[in-house]
Amino acid sequence: MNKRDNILKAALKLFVEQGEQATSMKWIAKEAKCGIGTMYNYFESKEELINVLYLENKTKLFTYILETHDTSVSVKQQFVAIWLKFIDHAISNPLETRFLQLFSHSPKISKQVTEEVNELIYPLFEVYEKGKKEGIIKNLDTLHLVIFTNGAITSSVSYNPNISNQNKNDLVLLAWDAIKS
Amino acid sequence: MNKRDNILKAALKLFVEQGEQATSMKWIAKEAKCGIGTMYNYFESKEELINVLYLENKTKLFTYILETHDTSVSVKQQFVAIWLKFIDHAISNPLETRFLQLFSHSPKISKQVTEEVNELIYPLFEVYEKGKKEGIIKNLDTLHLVIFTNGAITSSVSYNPNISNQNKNDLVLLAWDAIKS
Amino acid sequence: MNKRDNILKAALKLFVEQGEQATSMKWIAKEAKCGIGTMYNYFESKEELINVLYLENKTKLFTYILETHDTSVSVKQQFVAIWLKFIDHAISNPLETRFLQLFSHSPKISKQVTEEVNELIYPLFEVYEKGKKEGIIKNLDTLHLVIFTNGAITSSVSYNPNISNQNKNDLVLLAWDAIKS
Amino acid sequence: MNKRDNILKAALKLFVEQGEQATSMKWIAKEAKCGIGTMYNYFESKEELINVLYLENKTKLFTYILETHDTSVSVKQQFVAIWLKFIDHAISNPLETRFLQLFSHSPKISKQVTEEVNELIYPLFEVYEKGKKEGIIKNLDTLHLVIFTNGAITSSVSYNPNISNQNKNDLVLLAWDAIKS
DNA sequence: TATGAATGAGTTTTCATTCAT
DNA sequence: CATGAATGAAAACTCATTCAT
Repeated sequence: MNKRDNILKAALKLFVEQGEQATSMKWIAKEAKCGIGTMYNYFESKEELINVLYLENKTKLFTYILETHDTSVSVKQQFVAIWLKFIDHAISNPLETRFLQLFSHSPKISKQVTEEVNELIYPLFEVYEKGKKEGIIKNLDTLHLVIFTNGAITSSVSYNPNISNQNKNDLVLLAWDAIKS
Repeated sequence: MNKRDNILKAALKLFVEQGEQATSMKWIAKEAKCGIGTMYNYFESKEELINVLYLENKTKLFTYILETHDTSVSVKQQFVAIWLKFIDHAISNPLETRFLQLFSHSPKISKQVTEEVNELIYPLFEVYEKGKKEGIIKNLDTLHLVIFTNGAITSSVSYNPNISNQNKNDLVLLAWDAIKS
Repeated sequence: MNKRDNILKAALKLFVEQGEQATSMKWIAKEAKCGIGTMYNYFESKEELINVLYLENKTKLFTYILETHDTSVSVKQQFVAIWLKFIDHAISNPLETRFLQLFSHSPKISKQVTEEVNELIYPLFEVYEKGKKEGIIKNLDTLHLVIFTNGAITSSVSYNPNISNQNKNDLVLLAWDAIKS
Repeated sequence: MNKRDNILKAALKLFVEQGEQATSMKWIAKEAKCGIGTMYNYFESKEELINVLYLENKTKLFTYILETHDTSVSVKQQFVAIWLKFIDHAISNPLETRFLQLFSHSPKISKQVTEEVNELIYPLFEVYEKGKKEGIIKNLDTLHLVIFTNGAITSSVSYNPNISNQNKNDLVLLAWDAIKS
């Protein structure tokens, strides 16, 4: 594993375990087994390190969710598949998931990164839009619907990170019942 | 207005606008128009200030939500009334609402305060339980249902603080559709 | 007991038990059961309080030592009597003794007080001077002899505050053997 | 000279000249011509700085005193040699001597350091013990005798730091006369 | 005279960042 | 590229002193 990845991995672990504020650059360097100066060869500042971590993990999350995305099946099937993958990712990557939650509204995340991240959600939009056109999803503002679903599921998974397969399905169907017309 | 309230008000404003980490005690004192030492006459530490702010505002929120709570009407009516009041409170008190979200999982909030806050939600539980007994709410774990609803509505309101009356109703009904059987 | 004495007593106790630095004026006021402001009616500052405490206790010590001082007996008898009373005072007043030691070279004690205190030792000087004239005490600088004796005895008593009567006599005779010719 | 020594030297000077309490870390850094942070690379805290200063200087003192210690000569010769070296050291190192006195009973000195320091005095003990066995030193508690001698000589030297060679001998003989049987 | 809330200068300590090696 | 000693601005917090009541 290369140095850059070591640093990112160390920072992720320490930020989640102890909070970003309580994690000094010195400590990250120690955990990453490199010098402090080395970190500044890869990241301009602590803030950049946080932003890179946020952007890369958010991108990984959506890449995973959408890599098997199949627009040919029914809207409900697409909806269920996407959100189940979202939950699976959260369960398999607890550190990353916790990190993304902790920093999702942090003032440390730059506007630039926030905008890049917002674009990732676009394919998800299209599922809702298609459902609305087909009349099987309520005719409300799409953004509102997505936010509603995301808030509900994220909140549920973070309170219950050891969710069972049965509960995963229940959870996604709960969300579906909310938005279906 | 007394000094203690000035300090709480100043801290709330600055914590939300700039983040807690970026807000020094010196700055809060300046905003509250008092000396730094004065703050330490009212609050032992920055951490206590945060905890008091959290407990008092969470308590105000639930007091407001539940002050007109009427257990004699139907479960759906109770559900709608409670969450509408929740949304109203969020709209009328954006700073307080944002603060409560920001610190809801913060390590700065003490176990003691977390426990006190958890008890406030009890009446809300009973509405869901009653609905489950009557067979009109899905027979899933009550805590999960509450978390689902709360996550969905909180998320929606915080992304759209200027929500219209029509949308408020739509939002609550979206949540209702999710959990109704 | 009047307020002034209460304050002095409280300060003495706390200064010795916890150190002056660790003892705040607030704490002294609490121990003396009066308001902080009240202390400033009796003593201009913390420094003055320390100086008054030092001067008064040093004066009490020498008053006690010298109140039965009898210049008609032999020099050796005078020497022994004085230093035995010194030791007795130290044993009976451990807090006061400790305080006087702690502050004997403190930068907090003003020049003015230091000078006043130095004069108290004058009668003791005369005993040594008389002994030198009689040829029974070594013909060295009197101040040096007094400092030698005082250093030796003070040091001994402070390391062994529960000294027995036998040891008290041994100690004084040790000092006598040093200076006798 | 290296940075660590610069810091120790600066701290020693300022602690003695103005008192520890009146000497801020900022001031020590300025005197040592380094940044404040640098001090914390070498010493964990102000307290540690004090303790290191105390232990190192006490050790230097005893190393100097005992480096020429010769147990083959007479007890009196050993006694005189040791205390003369003690006085020499005090005269040559007035700052260090004053510092050791100021902190000898300070609550800032840790138990750990106190214990380490107490062991240094052991060879001195043996001189007294040997004298007692030979019947040329009074048969009193050895610790008491050592404390008596130390208190007397330390006190004398600190009041008169410009002591002449003649006076040095007189002083040591004064102490010898006290304890000899 | 007695009080204690209010004050802010000053303290120790931390830590992101730099730069000489 | 890699390193970590050096730095000092800034943080949380303390406490002697003041002054309105």
